[in-house]
Amino acid sequence: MSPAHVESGRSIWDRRRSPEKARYHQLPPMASSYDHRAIEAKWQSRWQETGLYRVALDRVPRPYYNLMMFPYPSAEGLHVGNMFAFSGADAHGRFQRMQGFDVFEPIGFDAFGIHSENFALKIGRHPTELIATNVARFRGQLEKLGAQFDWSKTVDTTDPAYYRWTQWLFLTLWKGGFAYRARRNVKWCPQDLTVLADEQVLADSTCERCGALVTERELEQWFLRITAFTERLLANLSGLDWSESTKLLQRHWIGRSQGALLDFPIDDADPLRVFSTRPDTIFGATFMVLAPDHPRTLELTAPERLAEVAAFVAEAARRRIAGQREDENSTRGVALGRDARNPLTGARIPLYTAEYVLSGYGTGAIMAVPAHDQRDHAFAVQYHLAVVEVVSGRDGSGAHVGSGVLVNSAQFDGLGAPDPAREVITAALVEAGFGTPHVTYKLRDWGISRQRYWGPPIPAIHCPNCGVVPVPEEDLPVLLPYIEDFRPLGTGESPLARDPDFLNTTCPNCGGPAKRDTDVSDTFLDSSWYYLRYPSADRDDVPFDRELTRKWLPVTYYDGGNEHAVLHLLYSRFVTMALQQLGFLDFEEPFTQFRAHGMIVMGGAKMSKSRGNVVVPDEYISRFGADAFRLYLLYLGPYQESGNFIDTGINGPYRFVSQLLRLLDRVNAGGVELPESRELARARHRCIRRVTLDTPELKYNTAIAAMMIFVKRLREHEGPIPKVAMETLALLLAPYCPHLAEEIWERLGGDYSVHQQKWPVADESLIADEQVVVVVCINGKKRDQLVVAAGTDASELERQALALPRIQQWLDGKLVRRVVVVPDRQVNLVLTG
RNA sequence: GCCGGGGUGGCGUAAUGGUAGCCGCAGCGGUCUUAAAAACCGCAGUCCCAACGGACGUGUGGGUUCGACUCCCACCCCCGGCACCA
Repeated sequence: MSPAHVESGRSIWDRRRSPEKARYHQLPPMASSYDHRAIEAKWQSRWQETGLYRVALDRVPRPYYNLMMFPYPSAEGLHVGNMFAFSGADAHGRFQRMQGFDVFEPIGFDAFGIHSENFALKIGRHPTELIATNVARFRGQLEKLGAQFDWSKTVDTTDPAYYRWTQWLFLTLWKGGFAYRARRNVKWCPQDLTVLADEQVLADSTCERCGALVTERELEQWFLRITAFTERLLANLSGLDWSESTKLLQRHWIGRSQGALLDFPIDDADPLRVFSTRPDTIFGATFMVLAPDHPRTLELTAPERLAEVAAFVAEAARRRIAGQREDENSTRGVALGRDARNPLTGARIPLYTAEYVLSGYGTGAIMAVPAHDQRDHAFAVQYHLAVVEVVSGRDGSGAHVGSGVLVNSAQFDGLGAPDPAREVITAALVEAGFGTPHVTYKLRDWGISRQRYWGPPIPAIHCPNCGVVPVPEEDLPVLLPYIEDFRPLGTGESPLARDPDFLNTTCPNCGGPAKRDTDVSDTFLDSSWYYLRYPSADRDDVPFDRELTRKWLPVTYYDGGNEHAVLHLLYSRFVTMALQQLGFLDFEEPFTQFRAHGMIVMGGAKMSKSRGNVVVPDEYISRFGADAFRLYLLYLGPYQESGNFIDTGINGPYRFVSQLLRLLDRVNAGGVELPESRELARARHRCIRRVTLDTPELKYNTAIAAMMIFVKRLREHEGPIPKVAMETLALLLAPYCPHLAEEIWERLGGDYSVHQQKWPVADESLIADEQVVVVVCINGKKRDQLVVAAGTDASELERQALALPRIQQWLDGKLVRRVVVVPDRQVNLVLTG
């Protein structure tokens, strides 16, 4: 699922030798006393032996499904971004566990897909063996991180035991009416002779692998009818507890526009239908534009213009296929030589075809209102077409897109535009039989066919007699055959077409010879349902158990990156809705809560091989330990904000964890329990409060800062450390540094495991200060301060402030016009002059 | 172009409208050491001043307020998403 073509990072030790990069990577030698390797190994094996993170899914009373986006196991291993995300998600899960929830925290591998396949092609190894190696390496890395993963329930999308059910999902959607076949264009690289995913095409329409100009090719493909749920996908968003940024991205992607379909009469032809969100500007429609590939473009061309228009249409098609987008300032188009008529006035409106109108949106034709639309305006200027202002407020020569009052609009003059004029004119058009209110969306059906090798074969059979028939469920999985030469064929067919044993089969319907569909499905189909699989991962009789699903889903909390805000999360929502409608699920939204984490960047840039700033986490972990590394990542900045910066800062968290163990030596363990001083109690409860408030809000950085403050306070403390101080620290630290927290807890004599303890509660009555510093300002500038008992009343504060010698000097000869007192905070004296 | 999110010391960041810079990194000085590292203690926004102290300071310019990093208006820059979507 990870987007990531993350490439191999150079060793951080190599980089130390490179002077200009050294500032990111000055890793200090280790301190002596803290043996993180021993501590972390000890607890990881203890956790495993005792099954601490295995959840009895069918029995536990307070289920909490803590999900994080599963990684794509690249050849380079987990990168820092993965570690950051998993550390944050795990801290969340551990915190919830200590609130008393039974937290199920699974992880798996999203291992199919074009990235793996391309990488395998590049290095000349087979993806089957490559992925096995990568998964093993990922698993090792994940275990070292010390997250509370339940490894008894894991998934690997390339495992036939998993993709059997991905194929089942496809069949279920198909039978339920959510899958269909259609011809559509796919991106095609003429040099690599292969189909590309959209994201493999760069902004300049070149292939990301070879740089060739990408073209299009029309192929028959499978689509999933996500548009069946467009309105629901949009409407449900407002009720979901998701990061607002994520919801906004989905709203934009769905792209709802409300308007009307309008019919413009044409002499001696059927009317031309357009979609407009601004019917109120219809009196300003001075021309109309059809997309070059609109089905009626040639039909509506005057005979004497036909040759020129046909040539233009052909040229536009060539440019479109070649992926050559017009540059912004030029607006190519040509007149058709015929007119439509304004349905309200009968006025003639010339027809054009132009590339700026797209066939795929609305009706593929528009009424152009150059006075109030920038693109129409640009076209009008270029072809010297009339510009008629119909909404007041236009200044200068551009398009006025804003609001105003209707002018030049006959009986509608004076109405506010767009509203209420939009309603009124639409009603008039509807009344006259020229319009219908209408909503359009940008969302398109989901094409899932991939003419590639590394994915689950689509379980369909093409029979010359029966047509396209589904593979019977009992014949699943349709195994992906091991093909030595898995290079793309160059015909637009999948490499599977090379394998006659795979290709040739019999029709399950008539028993006659038939051929398998040789395409594989989109990797997003694999990940669209994996959260349903986890609780039932060990079941081979069903994709997901009904009871377990009822108990554990929808997912309580989902943590992931906003790079998947649209595709993965939208597809998952669609699949859930479809399965609900088909009676397989009792809910229609899969993720109750979703939080988007930020992105780790370095030197202001995304990590990438070309920038040479990819950091390999293993060396950090082996040198400083997973605990310090987790702490470091979460301490960098606010977890949910994009643009976290990574620097040399691991020293701080590493010192912090080392200091904890030294503090531990100062505890009077075993002997007399020390009473806690008022001062230490205050510091401790302040720390509890801060960490308790900040952790569930994902403000990990400030929670960690609060613990550092408390530790600093303890280090300054002379004499033995009260045991309760370290106990509290062990508990608060458990979500962040799970190994060290266990170690401290054990050495204090606590029962295994610290992760099964209850979270401490802050006592507010112990937190308040007895003495406070009250700042004395003159005209808002600090001039002196008072130290007084907390709660000293305003008049007393004012009296004391005015009595301060330094303040007296400032008052010299001036009149105090006003005094503003903020109790326990500030006294502000406002002087005249 | 449109839509988000951001601009605070050398760096990452922190601040219910009430002492801007907490916490940490890097840096500098010291203690310890034969030495170095580690550890520990201290200094540290900029400018002026010997010092006391003062002026300036949260992207820029305005505004509201006794008081603005915080609220309002306009603009600039960075990051991310979408992009002839009618």
